[in-house]
Amino acid sequence: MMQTPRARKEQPVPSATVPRLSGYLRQLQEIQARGTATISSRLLAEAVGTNPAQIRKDLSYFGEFGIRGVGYEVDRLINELKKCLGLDHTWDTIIVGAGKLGTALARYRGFQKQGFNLVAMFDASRAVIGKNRGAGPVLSTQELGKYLKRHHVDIAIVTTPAAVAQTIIDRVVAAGVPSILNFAPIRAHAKKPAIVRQVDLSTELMTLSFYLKKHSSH
Amino acid sequence: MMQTPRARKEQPVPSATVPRLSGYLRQLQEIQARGTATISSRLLAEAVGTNPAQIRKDLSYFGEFGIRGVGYEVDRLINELKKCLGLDHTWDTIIVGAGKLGTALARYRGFQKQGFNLVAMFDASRAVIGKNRGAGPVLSTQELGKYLKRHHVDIAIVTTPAAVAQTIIDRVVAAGVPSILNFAPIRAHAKKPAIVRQVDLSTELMTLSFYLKKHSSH
DNA sequence: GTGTGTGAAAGTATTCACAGCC
DNA sequence: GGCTGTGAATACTTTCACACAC
Repeated sequence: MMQTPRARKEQPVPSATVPRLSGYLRQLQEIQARGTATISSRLLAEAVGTNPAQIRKDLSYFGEFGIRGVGYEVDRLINELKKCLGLDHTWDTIIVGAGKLGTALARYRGFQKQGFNLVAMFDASRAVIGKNRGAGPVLSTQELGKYLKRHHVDIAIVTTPAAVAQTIIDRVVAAGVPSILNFAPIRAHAKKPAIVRQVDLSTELMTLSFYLKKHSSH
Repeated sequence: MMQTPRARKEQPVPSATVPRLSGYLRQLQEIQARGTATISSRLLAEAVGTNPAQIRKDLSYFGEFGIRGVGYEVDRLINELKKCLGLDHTWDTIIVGAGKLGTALARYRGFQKQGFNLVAMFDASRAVIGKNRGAGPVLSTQELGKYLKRHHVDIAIVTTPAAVAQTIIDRVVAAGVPSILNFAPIRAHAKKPAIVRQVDLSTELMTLSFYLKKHSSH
């Protein structure tokens, strides 16, 4: 039987907290690599560029991981953060679109290292199907439905051209894949309750443009 | 002399509004392509997946672009949004790192189309220098300083390996480039007042992982 | 003394709801 | 009647400041 270490007020995790945890984890892994055993919220805050109270508050949604008067044990906090983020097991991931971008993502090291298990890649182009782009032979997009019937997939990364991205997302979600990371420049939507995140170059560039306009004398 | 059309209370633009404007612009361009002349905040909200009041409030920070009882004229609103976002002129952009990711970005069409003028690419690898990766011959990273002395650059997109990214960012910022779009998985910092934005695959995947953990029965 | 964990306060962002204009 | 523009209300986030544990 699981023991409850202490009565904690169960509060919902603010959505702004979640991406920050990933930043904390990265810094802690660097700190760990440098051989530091213990770190205070003040020093960690300095490393990630935030303030100490933010870190303590973020962590407090998940438990009490520190020692008063001392700080956080680095190894322990890394493990706790991994658990918080669901990185204590692996997630089966596919990439749809094996062009330059899809291939770049497939070859990215940190990927497998953090528990994302790239199990297959798909592409519509004859020229690419069968070639190895980082995860064994690329399969045809036509086989996507068949593949998803036979294999469990947690995350689909979509790096197709914009024109086909929504169709792909519909098919993948209909087949039961619960989450999508979309790089195509479309406002993706899913009827079924799937988690969709958007990575959008245009938006990033336009945001820079907005702040450039204000700071420059153009 | 500029005429002030009406006294508007000058309010600071919330930082959450800016990336949304880019989404509105994209949808409006699709709506325009379909030949629609006028659109209400309700229909636009449906298209981008938000609520009408959000759109009206966001636009209100910049002016009064609509007609009561009617809606917004699509052509007009597109132009106004472009002005708001600083897309009424072009921004000179370089890409540092001409690997798969850098090349994918360079070949992305929407790039030039929205006023981002890719003027040069840089890479450290002998195998790539001199080749065309989408913006004429790739230059050596060693020439970066020299290049920036002679040419004006508004935006540097960094797609180098993590190990060298911070050094590149330091050099580019020191040379006076006012904004950075960083794809390397590091928490980039700049002393000089530069605008830095981070695009981070790890963080996106970990955020999905967090919500997957909650929704799934793993 | 030092540094966490957390209610309370301050600051932002979103949504409501309605006056005013077409 | 329909829809915008916006102050006011609500919801969410961050920061403060201090009791408490080491």
